[in-house]
Amino acid sequence: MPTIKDVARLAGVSTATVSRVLNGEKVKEENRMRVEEAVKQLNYSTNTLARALKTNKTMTVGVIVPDLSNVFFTTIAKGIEKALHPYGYSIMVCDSDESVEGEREKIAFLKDKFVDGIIIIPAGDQQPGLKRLQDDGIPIVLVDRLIEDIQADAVLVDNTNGAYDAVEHLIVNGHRRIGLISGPRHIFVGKERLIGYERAYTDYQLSIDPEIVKYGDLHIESGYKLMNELLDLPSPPTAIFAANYYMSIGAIMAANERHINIPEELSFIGFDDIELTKVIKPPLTVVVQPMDKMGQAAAELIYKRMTGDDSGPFPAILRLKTQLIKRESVKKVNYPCL
Amino acid sequence: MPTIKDVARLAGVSTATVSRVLNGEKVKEENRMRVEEAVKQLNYSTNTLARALKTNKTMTVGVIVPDLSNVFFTTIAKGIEKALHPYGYSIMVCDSDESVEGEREKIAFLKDKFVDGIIIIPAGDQQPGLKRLQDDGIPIVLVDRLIEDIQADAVLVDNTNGAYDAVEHLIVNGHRRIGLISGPRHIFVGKERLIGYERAYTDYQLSIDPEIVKYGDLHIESGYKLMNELLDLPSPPTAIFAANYYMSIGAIMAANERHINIPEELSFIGFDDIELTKVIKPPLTVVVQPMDKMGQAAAELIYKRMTGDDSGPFPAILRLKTQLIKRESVKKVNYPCL
DNA sequence: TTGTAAGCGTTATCAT
DNA sequence: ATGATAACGCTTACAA
Repeated sequence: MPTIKDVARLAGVSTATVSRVLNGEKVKEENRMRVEEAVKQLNYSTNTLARALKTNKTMTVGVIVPDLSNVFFTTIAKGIEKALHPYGYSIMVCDSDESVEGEREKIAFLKDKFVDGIIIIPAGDQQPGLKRLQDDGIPIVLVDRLIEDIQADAVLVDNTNGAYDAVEHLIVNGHRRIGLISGPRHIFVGKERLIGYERAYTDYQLSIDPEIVKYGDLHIESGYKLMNELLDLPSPPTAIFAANYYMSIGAIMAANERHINIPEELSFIGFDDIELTKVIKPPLTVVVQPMDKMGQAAAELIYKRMTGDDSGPFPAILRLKTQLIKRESVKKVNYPCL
Repeated sequence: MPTIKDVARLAGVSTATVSRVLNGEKVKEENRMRVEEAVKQLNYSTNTLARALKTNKTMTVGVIVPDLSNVFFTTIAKGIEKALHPYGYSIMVCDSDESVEGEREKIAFLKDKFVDGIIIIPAGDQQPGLKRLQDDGIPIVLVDRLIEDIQADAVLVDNTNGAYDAVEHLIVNGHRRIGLISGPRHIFVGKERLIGYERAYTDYQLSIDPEIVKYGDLHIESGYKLMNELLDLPSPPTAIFAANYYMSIGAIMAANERHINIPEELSFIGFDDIELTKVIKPPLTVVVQPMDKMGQAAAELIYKRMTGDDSGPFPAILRLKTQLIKRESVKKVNYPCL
């Protein structure tokens, strides 16, 4: 591999001049030409390791996701990569294996690699490793959920109003008994979406039957199981809202299996618009999170910090809106009480 | 951040000695202790950049997948990571965006980062960038499919026999009219699985009706569409074999939508055992690829090459077996001709 | 066994 | 505007 010295020699200038050309500084036109020529001729490219050693910049940002085989997370990662690329930054994607410990490991790993910043979709609601990262002056952006005791920029989704919109839509369509397939009670997004559900009920002066509020673990199996539980109730809901993609899929599977006709016999609103929701019948009414935008926003935020732009408030907490896409899984019903 | 010099000073030895301790070379016991003590006290950790600059080893391998939001690929990536971790290697996952050009970019990127090896799930069947990589002496391992004009170690799946087993199982259960939802004709795995189908027909002295062999693009929508086409035929198949995970899902969706009872009215064999196949009813009989093992095998192979072990043949082509998992989506039928 | 010092490929300071 | 050179933090002959 040719080095900057080879280029300098061939171009008949010093390495300093070559470096200047390479970094777009002002150089006599003639010299610039000769250097560029030499670069091409030798097929030279900068040794990023040496540059990083000198500049303390790797032009790389680390991205930690809880599970590499979860489309929701990887889609966000793709969004980050797409947004960072134009700035010349690349990403290193890591899997924390849904554990705080795994997360700690990956943080250490990325620090070892001298990434210029870390975007993390937290696996739990604490992470001691992050504070140390901040002490080292490495910018951090949280995505999807907050972390206790940590002040950091974050890109969140307005989960509460997202859930609210769904439940409200159901209520407006005459439903009074709306089953909720929720995430874990102690988890950030689970909590927020639950609040949206409750708030809608409150605003319409309806009371909640705790029996039709179920808590799952965000995985398919869990949606499947809870849907069955709801349907087995002596007085089952007339509508279901599943507050996460995988649980939506599981729930739909359960309904299909029981030959329940949606929306004729049961109205349904799901979460997110990935893969499956494209083919499920009937076309599902869903609350969608702007995954691309989440990735993009996180990228912009960290870019700002990495380039030393400390304008604006710290921490900057972005709340992106969800969108309720109305399709064909909700039926209008008439309740005697209306 | 403390450097090796700080450690040397504190321990009262030279940097060379510190380096030796750090790299597990032989050092007087007392010195070792003092160095270790100093390391702990300063919370020192090696600057991997500096080390890599010197040694030309980053202890990182690049992994390029066609699509980060495809579970099949990311599961393999997870397998690679798990297997490489014990050796002290980490991975850098990249998304080629299912294009040869994107792949070329990522290869250049990884070369820039001086990864010690590259494991790639090719997006197409050529990639000029790889030959250059080999010329630079960077080990390459291909996963899932081969690349034209390139001699490289590879981990493949025995697609042909996998498909064969599925079709044979259907035949043995009395089916004579087996619809195939296949991948693109020009794509490696598509081709191989098609051959398996044909071979089974040949071996049982049956003839193939080209009308019930459909070619899709491996995505859900495609499975959905082709299933509908097959079912719309004047004389539809009595069984279907879908030769890829996403197309299997799409196909099942289509069947569900038409309220076709599997296996009573239609037998079905799908591909791979991820996410959905866990909840679909009835439990699906599937051909499963050993994704974990694929990742692991690729990791072992590249590790061997990275550590200069050139024993064994080159290129080493591993063919992993699939497994036919029999569940409840195939019904025995009786054909008059039997 | 240990220390000295050169060198990995850059960038950046300081003269010129 | 350019060049010489020290420095980034480490490894590794070579010498002691």
